[in-house]
Amino acid sequence: MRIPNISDAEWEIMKLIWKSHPIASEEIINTLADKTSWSSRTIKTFINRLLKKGAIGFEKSGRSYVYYPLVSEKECVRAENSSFLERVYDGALGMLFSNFLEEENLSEKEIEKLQELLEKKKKQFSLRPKEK
Amino acid sequence: MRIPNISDAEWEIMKLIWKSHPIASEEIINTLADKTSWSSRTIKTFINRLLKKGAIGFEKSGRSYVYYPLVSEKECVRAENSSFLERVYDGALGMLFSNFLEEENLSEKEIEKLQELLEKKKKQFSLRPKEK
DNA sequence: CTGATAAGATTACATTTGTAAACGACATAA
DNA sequence: TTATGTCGTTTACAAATGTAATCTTATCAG
Repeated sequence: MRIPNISDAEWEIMKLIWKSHPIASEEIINTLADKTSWSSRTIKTFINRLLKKGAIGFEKSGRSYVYYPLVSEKECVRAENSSFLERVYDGALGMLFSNFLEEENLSEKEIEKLQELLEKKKKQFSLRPKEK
Repeated sequence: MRIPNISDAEWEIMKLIWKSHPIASEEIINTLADKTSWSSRTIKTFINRLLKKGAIGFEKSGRSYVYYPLVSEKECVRAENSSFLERVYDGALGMLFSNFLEEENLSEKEIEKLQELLEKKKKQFSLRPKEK
């Protein structure tokens, strides 16, 4: 499964389709026209480009189409994570975390939640070296 | 200070200039030709585009130029962080951390380092509510 | 059934980006 | 002085991306 390159604007479309598929184009258009300043024609173009890229598929439903993803959100997020980490941080995960921690102004509560996450991660480590 | 949009390829140039400025074009070219498969002409184009964008400046030095950044790394990284967090995670920092933790396969040692980071962050919180 | 409307397909245009080649000028070496 | 090499500037081209308009066709409503 080849992960197509998804542009910034196209991410917005993909997120909606991942979240709400199968979804009719009318709904995509209504939702995103609200959220962004794109016209329906712009959104239709983005949809068609994603079709061409093989990122989404469709089924006819009356006069309209309903769309579904052909690539998993998980895989796309993973690819984007990697690309971002490499491009901005040369792969230095510690720096990424440190930077986000510094810049995004986490509340104390969010910090504690993250600590839980790390603790849980550590426990998984103890229980299973690596099963995957 | 307006942060210009820096393309993926241009990030590679900027990182080198931030790290080693002032730096001669010859050195930029030598370093990046090794690291990437770009030709010297390609690299020269990227340098010129960054000049046009106002991201870097230069000083003549003999027949060649030495370049320096006009925008701070910190600001550019911040902008890119925000953009990435919004685009892929709708601003959900917890999801971002959770995702990177899951996908990037941190060692136990790295987890502990992160825990230190969070602990330090928490302490800062206790000492100073907010001085900035 | 007919006409209108809307949905999808196609076309448009400008800018940005990736990857370079070509050109002009200056410095250096013979 | 001349020729060559190198450095920065300008030009080139294709694809990708952002933002749409226009066209065609099928469905739906009256």
